[in-house]
Amino acid sequence: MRAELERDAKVVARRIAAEEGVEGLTVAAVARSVGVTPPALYRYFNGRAGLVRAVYDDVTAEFMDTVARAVHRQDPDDISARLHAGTRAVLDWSLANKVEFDLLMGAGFPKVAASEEGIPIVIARELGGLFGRLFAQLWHEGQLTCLADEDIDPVLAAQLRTYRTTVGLEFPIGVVLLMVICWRQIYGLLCMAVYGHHKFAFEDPLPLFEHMMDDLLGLLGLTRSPNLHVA
Amino acid sequence: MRAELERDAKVVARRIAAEEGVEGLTVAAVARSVGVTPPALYRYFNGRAGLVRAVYDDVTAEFMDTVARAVHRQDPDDISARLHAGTRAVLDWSLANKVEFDLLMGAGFPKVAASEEGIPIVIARELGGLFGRLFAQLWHEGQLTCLADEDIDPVLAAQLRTYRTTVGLEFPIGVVLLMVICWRQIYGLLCMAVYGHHKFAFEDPLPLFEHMMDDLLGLLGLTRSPNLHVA
DNA sequence: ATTAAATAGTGAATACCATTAACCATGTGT
DNA sequence: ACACATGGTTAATGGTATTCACTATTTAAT
Repeated sequence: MRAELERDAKVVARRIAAEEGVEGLTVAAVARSVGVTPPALYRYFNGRAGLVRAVYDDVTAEFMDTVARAVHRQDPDDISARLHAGTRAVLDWSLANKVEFDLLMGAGFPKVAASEEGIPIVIARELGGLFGRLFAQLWHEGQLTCLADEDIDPVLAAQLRTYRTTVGLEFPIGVVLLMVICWRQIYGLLCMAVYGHHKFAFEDPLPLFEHMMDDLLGLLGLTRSPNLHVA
Repeated sequence: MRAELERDAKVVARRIAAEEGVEGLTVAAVARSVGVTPPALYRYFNGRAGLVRAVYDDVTAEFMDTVARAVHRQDPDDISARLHAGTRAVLDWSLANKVEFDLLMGAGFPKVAASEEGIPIVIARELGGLFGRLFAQLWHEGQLTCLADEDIDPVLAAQLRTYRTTVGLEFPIGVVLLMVICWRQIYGLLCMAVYGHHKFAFEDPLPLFEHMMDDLLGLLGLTRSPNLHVA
């Protein structure tokens, strides 16, 4: 009957988490906000952990949707624009949703992952898949120069193969390595921007971001697209 | 008289934080562990926030000491080894102290920084200074190829100058940019390793780390040192 | 040496929080 | 009409931070 209370509770939980931080996301506060007593929420969620998990799931879906939309807003043949816009969307979303970023990709992740089942791979697989399809296109166009299998350290190669299988990619591990190298830099920039270590100098992360994108696109044999459509 | 209780409380607080996470670091738990009632700790610390702050300060000192020792354990003239060992020490310490890493460089940082004064710059300045001295050596030896001032986007250039001033560096902003590029990659790898997003494939971060170091040393015109002494 | 004051603790009180258990409506299916 | 599942309630337990009033003890000053 009142499955709408579950929806209400989830949006309230999301709002509270965003405003107060995940540690401020409390069963009591949500109950107050939806006009019900705390124990009532135990019919819908598995206590506080369940609330956090619900927010996690919602946020994951929203994040992936946002990034995928940004990618698909570009010309399908303009891979440079697709990569650039997708990455930019990741940055923009993360800056606009710092608490949620921490939940998805920061310290929140191991905590959520530890409590419940079926978590650990979602973001990595979906996001890796989204960008992986772009790398696959590049690879089939023969634009990509990368290390040959035998030039990669065997232990690293095994890890790259595991990654490739789990995410469902279909190109040489040299290309997988390129992906990981790119992600490492993007992720570093994201964490710098979100956690704000260097905020004293790099309050606005965009200049560094654009410089990095030029770098990464160059690594992939691409140049900045003149037809970039950012939201 | 009993300034030793403050010391006791701090080491207990550090242990609890490391074992249970910062959210498990509670005034009551520390009080129990040092055999005193909770209000007693208010004579020494500013409540729970004060405890966290105390841990933060201790951990900062320990971290910097660990990294500095690793650097100074190398041949003073072998800058490659110094950079490599310092970076490796950062990785090792972070993996061995994940909770503390989050406090210093992750989501914990903005929270601690928001509460009290004089925080935000410590790590950035000291760590930046340590590595900055190595970059300065490289720069004076003329080994470094970097962008000229006028080839850097003006907004980015201004940010780099702010960074240089705050950290107290004395080389062109092109070299500062090199530092930031290196740090971005190291930091990305650290967060990947500590937060464990890609643990399903990259459980052991060392292969990626060593590959990255080769890359970064190459960027600085160096090669892997044959005389690397890791702890 | 006696006395005043600072130090370092306790206990009690307030106000949050999570979680469980027992209970009570209300509407649904038979 | 009756049994029952659904979705809420209140009450109870136990954990947390924090403040306040109080006390013992130590230190310092006259």
